[in-house]
Amino acid sequence: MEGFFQRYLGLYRTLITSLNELLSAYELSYSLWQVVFYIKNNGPSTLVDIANQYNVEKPTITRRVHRLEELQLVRQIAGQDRREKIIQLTELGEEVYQACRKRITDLEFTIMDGIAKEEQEVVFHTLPRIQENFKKKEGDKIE
Amino acid sequence: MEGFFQRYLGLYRTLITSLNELLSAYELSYSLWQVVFYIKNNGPSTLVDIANQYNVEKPTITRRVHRLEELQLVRQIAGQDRREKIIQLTELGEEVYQACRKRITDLEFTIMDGIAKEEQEVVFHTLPRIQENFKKKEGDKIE
DNA sequence: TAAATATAGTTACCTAGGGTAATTATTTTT
DNA sequence: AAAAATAATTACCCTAGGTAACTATATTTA
Repeated sequence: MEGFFQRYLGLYRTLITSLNELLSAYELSYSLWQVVFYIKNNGPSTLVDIANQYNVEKPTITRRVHRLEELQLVRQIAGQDRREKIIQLTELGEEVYQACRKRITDLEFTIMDGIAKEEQEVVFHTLPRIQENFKKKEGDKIE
Repeated sequence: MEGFFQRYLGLYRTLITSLNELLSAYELSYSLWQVVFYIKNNGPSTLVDIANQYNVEKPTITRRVHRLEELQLVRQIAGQDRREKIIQLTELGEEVYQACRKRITDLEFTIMDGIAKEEQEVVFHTLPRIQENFKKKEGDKIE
Protein backbone atom coordinates (compact mmCIF):
# COMPACT_ATOMS: atom_id res chain seq x y z
CA MET A 1 0.00 0.00 0.00
CA GLU A 2 2.48 2.60 -1.18
CA GLY A 3 1.45 6.11 -0.23
CA PHE A 4 -0.49 5.10 2.85
CA PHE A 5 1.56 7.25 5.20
CA GLN A 6 1.06 10.25 2.98
CA ARG A 7 -2.69 9.75 3.00
CA TYR A 8 -2.75 9.20 6.71
CA LEU A 9 -0.51 12.11 7.64
CA GLY A 10 -2.05 14.48 5.09
CA LEU A 11 -5.16 14.48 7.22
CA TYR A 12 -3.38 15.06 10.51
CA ARG A 13 -2.89 18.83 10.58
CA THR A 14 -6.40 19.48 9.29
CA LEU A 15 -7.87 17.24 11.94
CA ILE A 16 -5.84 18.34 14.94
CA THR A 17 -6.25 22.01 14.06
CA SER A 18 -9.99 21.59 13.74
CA LEU A 19 -10.19 19.80 17.09
CA ASN A 20 -8.00 22.33 18.83
CA GLU A 21 -10.16 25.16 17.53
CA LEU A 22 -13.26 23.41 18.80
CA LEU A 23 -11.66 22.80 22.21
CA SER A 24 -10.22 26.30 22.53
CA ALA A 25 -13.71 27.48 23.42
CA TYR A 26 -13.13 25.65 26.71
CA GLU A 27 -9.48 26.71 27.04
CA LEU A 28 -8.52 23.14 26.13
CA SER A 29 -6.38 21.52 23.45
CA TYR A 30 -6.54 17.93 22.28
CA SER A 31 -3.65 16.93 24.53
CA LEU A 32 -5.51 18.27 27.56
CA TRP A 33 -8.73 16.70 26.37
CA GLN A 34 -7.04 13.29 26.33
CA VAL A 35 -6.50 13.53 30.07
CA VAL A 36 -10.07 14.62 30.79
CA PHE A 37 -11.31 11.84 28.53
CA TYR A 38 -9.17 9.20 30.18
CA ILE A 39 -10.26 10.09 33.71
CA LYS A 40 -13.91 10.27 32.69
CA ASN A 41 -13.75 6.81 31.15
CA ASN A 42 -11.43 5.08 33.62
CA GLY A 43 -12.26 6.80 36.88
CA PRO A 44 -9.75 8.49 39.18
CA SER A 45 -6.27 7.72 37.86
CA THR A 46 -2.61 8.27 38.56
CA LEU A 47 -0.30 10.16 36.23
CA VAL A 48 1.44 6.91 35.37
CA ASP A 49 -1.87 5.36 34.26
CA ILE A 50 -2.40 8.24 31.88
CA ALA A 51 1.17 8.33 30.61
CA ASN A 52 1.00 4.61 29.81
CA GLN A 53 -2.29 5.01 27.97
CA TYR A 54 -0.92 7.62 25.59
CA ASN A 55 2.69 6.45 25.35
CA VAL A 56 4.13 9.70 26.58
CA GLU A 57 6.63 10.41 29.35
CA LYS A 58 5.59 11.31 32.86
CA PRO A 59 6.65 14.98 32.74
CA THR A 60 4.28 15.46 29.81
CA ILE A 61 1.37 14.34 31.99
CA THR A 62 2.58 16.36 34.96
CA ARG A 63 2.32 19.44 32.77
CA ARG A 64 -1.10 18.57 31.39
CA VAL A 65 -2.51 17.84 34.84
CA HIS A 66 -1.13 21.08 36.27
CA ARG A 67 -2.86 22.98 33.52
CA LEU A 68 -6.14 21.15 34.16
CA GLU A 69 -5.81 21.94 37.87
CA GLU A 70 -5.41 25.61 37.03
CA LEU A 71 -8.57 25.36 34.96
CA GLN A 72 -10.23 23.62 37.93
CA LEU A 73 -11.30 20.71 35.76
CA VAL A 74 -9.51 18.10 37.88
CA ARG A 75 -8.48 17.77 41.52
CA GLN A 76 -6.25 15.46 43.49
CA ILE A 77 -7.66 12.94 45.96
CA ALA A 78 -5.87 10.95 48.65
CA GLY A 79 -4.95 7.33 48.02
CA GLN A 80 -3.18 4.50 49.83
CA ASP A 81 0.21 4.95 48.20
CA ARG A 82 1.46 8.36 49.19
CA ARG A 83 3.78 8.55 46.20
CA GLU A 84 0.80 8.57 43.89
CA LYS A 85 -1.27 11.55 42.86
CA ILE A 86 -4.75 10.31 42.09
CA ILE A 87 -6.76 12.77 40.06
CA GLN A 88 -10.45 12.91 39.34
CA LEU A 89 -12.78 15.25 37.50
CA THR A 90 -14.38 18.14 39.35
CA GLU A 91 -18.03 19.04 38.79
CA LEU A 92 -16.85 21.67 36.32
CA GLY A 93 -14.68 19.01 34.70
CA GLU A 94 -17.73 16.79 34.23
CA GLU A 95 -19.67 19.63 32.64
CA VAL A 96 -16.87 20.52 30.30
CA TYR A 97 -16.46 16.86 29.40
CA GLN A 98 -20.12 16.60 28.45
CA ALA A 99 -20.04 19.77 26.40
CA CYS A 100 -16.88 18.81 24.53
CA ARG A 101 -17.97 15.22 24.04
CA LYS A 102 -21.08 16.45 22.32
CA ARG A 103 -19.28 18.89 20.05
CA ILE A 104 -16.60 16.37 19.15
CA THR A 105 -19.18 13.73 18.33
CA ASP A 106 -21.01 16.23 16.15
CA LEU A 107 -17.80 16.96 14.30
CA GLU A 108 -17.15 13.24 13.88
CA PHE A 109 -20.50 12.87 12.18
CA THR A 110 -19.98 15.91 10.00
CA ILE A 111 -16.68 14.76 8.58
CA MET A 112 -18.09 11.31 7.78
CA ASP A 113 -20.71 12.89 5.55
CA GLY A 114 -21.31 10.83 2.43
CA ILE A 115 -19.12 7.95 3.58
CA ALA A 116 -20.98 4.64 3.83
CA LYS A 117 -21.41 3.10 7.25
CA GLU A 118 -19.53 -0.02 6.14
CA GLU A 119 -16.56 2.00 4.98
CA GLN A 120 -16.50 3.89 8.26
CA GLU A 121 -16.49 0.56 10.08
CA VAL A 122 -13.55 -0.70 8.07
CA VAL A 123 -11.50 2.41 8.81
CA PHE A 124 -12.52 2.27 12.44
CA HIS A 125 -11.39 -1.32 12.84
CA THR A 126 -8.32 -1.16 10.65
CA LEU A 127 -6.56 1.75 12.36
CA PRO A 128 -6.02 -0.16 15.64
CA ARG A 129 -4.82 -3.18 13.69
CA ILE A 130 -2.17 -1.04 12.03
CA GLN A 131 -1.16 0.20 15.45
CA GLU A 132 -0.82 -3.39 16.65
CA ASN A 133 1.44 -4.12 13.71
CA PHE A 134 3.67 -1.25 14.76
CA LYS A 135 3.81 -2.62 18.30
CA LYS A 136 4.66 -6.07 16.97
CA LYS A 137 7.47 -4.56 14.93
CA GLU A 138 8.79 -2.77 18.04
CA GLY A 139 8.66 -6.04 19.97
CA ASP A 140 10.68 -7.81 17.26
CA LYS A 141 13.34 -5.13 17.45
CA ILE A 142 13.88 -5.58 21.20
CA GLU A 143 14.14 -9.38 21.18
CA MET B 1 -18.80 7.23 14.24
CA GLU B 2 -18.08 8.26 17.83
CA GLY B 3 -14.47 7.63 18.79
CA PHE B 4 -13.08 8.01 15.29
CA PHE B 5 -10.72 10.85 16.23
CA GLN B 6 -9.37 8.83 19.10
CA ARG B 7 -8.64 5.90 16.81
CA TYR B 8 -7.10 8.11 14.20
CA LEU B 9 -4.95 10.16 16.57
CA GLY B 10 -3.97 7.17 18.70
CA LEU B 11 -1.92 5.97 15.78
CA TYR B 12 -0.25 9.28 15.05
CA ARG B 13 2.62 9.35 17.51
CA THR B 14 3.51 5.73 16.84
CA LEU B 15 3.57 6.33 13.12
CA ILE B 16 5.41 9.63 13.01
CA THR B 17 8.00 8.42 15.51
CA SER B 18 8.61 5.30 13.48
CA LEU B 19 8.99 7.31 10.28
CA ASN B 20 11.28 9.86 11.90
CA GLU B 21 13.50 7.07 13.21
CA LEU B 22 13.68 5.54 9.77
CA LEU B 23 14.51 8.89 8.19
CA SER B 24 17.05 9.88 10.85
CA ALA B 25 19.50 7.51 9.15
CA TYR B 26 19.57 10.13 6.37
CA GLU B 27 19.50 13.13 8.75
CA LEU B 28 15.90 13.71 7.68
CA SER B 29 12.58 13.96 9.48
CA TYR B 30 9.16 13.50 7.96
CA SER B 31 8.69 17.24 7.56
CA LEU B 32 11.89 17.43 5.51
CA TRP B 33 10.96 14.30 3.59
CA GLN B 34 7.73 15.97 2.50
CA VAL B 35 9.72 18.61 0.65
CA VAL B 36 12.03 16.09 -1.02
CA PHE B 37 8.99 14.03 -1.96
CA TYR B 38 7.12 16.98 -3.39
CA ILE B 39 10.00 18.14 -5.57
CA LYS B 40 10.67 14.63 -6.80
CA ASN B 41 7.07 14.16 -7.83
CA ASN B 42 6.30 17.66 -9.12
CA GLY B 43 9.62 18.79 -10.51
CA PRO B 44 11.45 21.98 -9.55
CA SER B 45 9.12 24.04 -7.38
CA THR B 46 8.85 27.32 -5.54
CA LEU B 47 8.44 27.60 -1.80
CA VAL B 48 4.88 28.79 -2.29
CA ASP B 49 4.05 25.63 -4.28
CA ILE B 50 5.25 23.50 -1.41
CA ALA B 51 3.60 25.57 1.31
CA ASN B 52 0.28 25.32 -0.51
CA GLN B 53 0.59 21.57 -0.90
CA TYR B 54 1.00 20.96 2.80
CA ASN B 55 -1.12 23.81 4.17
CA VAL B 56 1.71 25.38 6.12
CA GLU B 57 2.98 28.95 6.16
CA LYS B 58 5.87 30.11 4.00
CA PRO B 59 8.39 30.56 6.81
CA THR B 60 7.95 26.88 7.64
CA ILE B 61 9.04 25.95 4.15
CA THR B 62 11.87 28.49 4.16
CA ARG B 63 13.26 26.68 7.19
CA ARG B 64 12.85 23.23 5.70
CA VAL B 65 14.49 24.21 2.45
CA HIS B 66 17.41 25.86 4.23
CA ARG B 67 17.99 22.63 6.12
CA LEU B 68 17.85 20.60 2.90
CA GLU B 69 20.32 22.99 1.30
CA GLU B 70 22.70 22.43 4.19
CA LEU B 71 22.34 18.71 3.63
CA GLN B 72 23.00 19.34 -0.07
CA LEU B 73 19.85 17.47 -1.06
CA VAL B 74 18.37 20.43 -2.95
CA ARG B 75 19.70 23.45 -4.79
CA GLN B 76 18.25 26.63 -6.16
CA ILE B 77 17.95 27.25 -9.89
CA ALA B 78 17.26 30.44 -11.78
CA GLY B 79 13.77 31.16 -13.07
CA GLN B 80 11.94 33.92 -14.93
CA ASP B 81 10.48 35.61 -11.89
CA ARG B 82 13.35 36.85 -9.78
CA ARG B 83 11.23 36.94 -6.64
CA GLU B 84 10.89 33.19 -6.78
CA LYS B 85 13.31 30.63 -5.47
CA ILE B 86 12.95 27.52 -7.57
CA ILE B 87 14.44 24.46 -5.95
CA GLN B 88 15.25 21.09 -7.39
CA LEU B 89 16.85 17.89 -6.14
CA THR B 90 20.61 17.43 -6.39
CA GLU B 91 22.09 14.10 -7.44
CA LEU B 92 22.55 13.30 -3.76
CA GLY B 93 18.95 14.34 -3.21
CA GLU B 94 17.83 11.84 -5.86
CA GLU B 95 19.82 9.07 -4.24
CA VAL B 96 18.47 9.81 -0.80
CA TYR B 97 14.97 9.97 -2.24
CA GLN B 98 15.32 6.51 -3.75
CA ALA B 99 16.75 5.02 -0.57
CA CYS B 100 14.08 6.53 1.65
CA ARG B 101 11.29 5.73 -0.77
CA LYS B 102 12.26 2.08 -0.63
CA ARG B 103 12.49 1.93 3.13
CA ILE B 104 9.22 3.78 3.61
CA THR B 105 7.44 1.50 1.18
CA ASP B 106 8.83 -1.52 3.02
CA LEU B 107 7.49 -0.12 6.27
CA GLU B 108 4.13 0.52 4.65
CA PHE B 109 3.91 -3.14 3.69
CA THR B 110 5.04 -4.31 7.10
CA ILE B 111 2.41 -2.43 9.02
CA MET B 112 -0.35 -3.70 6.69
CA ASP B 113 0.50 -7.27 7.61
CA GLY B 114 -2.61 -9.40 7.97
CA ILE B 115 -4.95 -6.67 6.72
CA ALA B 116 -6.91 -7.70 3.63
CA LYS B 117 -6.22 -5.85 0.41
CA GLU B 118 -9.85 -4.71 0.23
CA GLU B 119 -9.70 -3.21 3.69
CA GLN B 120 -6.49 -1.41 2.83
CA GLU B 121 -8.19 0.00 -0.23
CA VAL B 122 -11.13 1.28 1.79
CA VAL B 123 -8.85 3.05 4.26
CA PHE B 124 -6.74 4.41 1.43
CA HIS B 125 -9.73 5.91 -0.34
CA THR B 126 -11.65 7.04 2.70
CA LEU B 127 -8.95 9.17 4.32
CA PRO B 128 -8.90 11.73 1.48
CA ARG B 129 -12.68 11.84 1.49
CA ILE B 130 -12.63 12.74 5.17
CA GLN B 131 -10.14 15.47 4.38
CA GLU B 132 -12.46 16.82 1.68
CA ASN B 133 -15.26 16.94 4.22
CA PHE B 134 -13.07 19.05 6.47
CA LYS B 135 -12.35 21.41 3.60
CA LYS B 136 -16.02 21.63 2.77
CA LYS B 137 -16.75 22.53 6.39
CA GLU B 138 -14.07 25.24 6.28
CA GLY B 139 -15.58 26.60 3.11
CA ASP B 140 -19.03 26.79 4.72
CA LYS B 141 -17.59 28.79 7.59
CA ILE B 142 -16.10 31.47 5.35
CA GLU B 143 -19.19 32.08 3.23
C1' DT C 1 14.62 -5.72 59.81
C1' DA C 2 18.05 -2.75 57.67
C1' DA C 3 19.76 -1.85 53.18
C1' DA C 4 19.05 -1.92 48.39
C1' DT C 5 15.97 -1.30 44.76
C1' DA C 6 11.95 0.30 42.46
C1' DT C 7 8.28 3.52 41.64
C1' DA C 8 5.50 8.13 41.30
C1' DG C 9 5.99 12.52 40.50
C1' DT C 10 8.55 16.90 39.73
C1' DT C 11 12.00 20.18 38.03
C1' DA C 12 15.16 22.21 34.81
C1' DC C 13 16.72 22.28 30.45
C1' DC C 14 16.49 21.16 25.53
C1' DT C 15 14.50 20.11 20.82
C1' DA C 16 11.18 19.95 16.92
C1' DG C 17 8.01 22.19 14.46
C1' DG C 18 4.98 25.63 13.30
C1' DG C 19 2.57 30.51 13.50
C1' DT C 20 2.40 35.82 13.03
C1' DA C 21 3.92 40.33 11.78
C1' DA C 22 7.01 43.11 9.59
C1' DT C 23 10.43 43.73 5.87
C1' DT C 24 12.78 43.46 1.22
C1' DA C 25 12.83 42.70 -3.57
C1' DT C 26 10.44 42.15 -7.52
C1' DT C 27 6.46 41.90 -10.55
C1' DT C 28 1.81 43.10 -11.96
C1' DT C 29 -2.12 46.29 -12.15
C1' DT C 30 -4.14 50.49 -12.60
C1' DA D 1 4.64 56.25 -12.90
C1' DA D 2 2.33 54.90 -8.71
C1' DA D 3 -0.12 51.50 -6.19
C1' DA D 4 -0.98 46.89 -5.15
C1' DA D 5 0.29 42.19 -5.05
C1' DT D 6 3.52 38.40 -4.56
C1' DA D 7 7.76 35.45 -3.02
C1' DA D 8 10.79 34.91 0.31
C1' DT D 9 12.96 36.03 4.61
C1' DT D 10 13.74 37.50 9.45
C1' DA D 11 12.73 37.94 14.25
C1' DC D 12 10.09 36.54 17.80
C1' DC D 13 6.71 33.57 20.02
C1' DC D 14 3.97 29.31 21.15
C1' DT D 15 2.82 24.30 21.79
C1' DA D 16 4.19 20.00 22.85
C1' DG D 17 7.14 16.63 24.01
C1' DG D 18 11.81 14.32 25.56
C1' DT D 19 15.86 13.41 28.86
C1' DA D 20 18.37 13.48 33.10
C1' DA D 21 18.57 14.31 37.71
C1' DC D 22 16.15 14.58 41.97
C1' DT D 23 12.77 13.81 46.12
C1' DA D 24 9.68 11.05 48.59
C1' DT D 25 7.73 6.85 49.43
C1' DA D 26 7.05 1.86 48.93
C1' DT D 27 8.68 -2.77 48.06
C1' DT D 28 12.24 -6.42 47.89
C1' DT D 29 15.83 -8.88 49.45
C1' DA D 30 19.77 -10.49 51.95
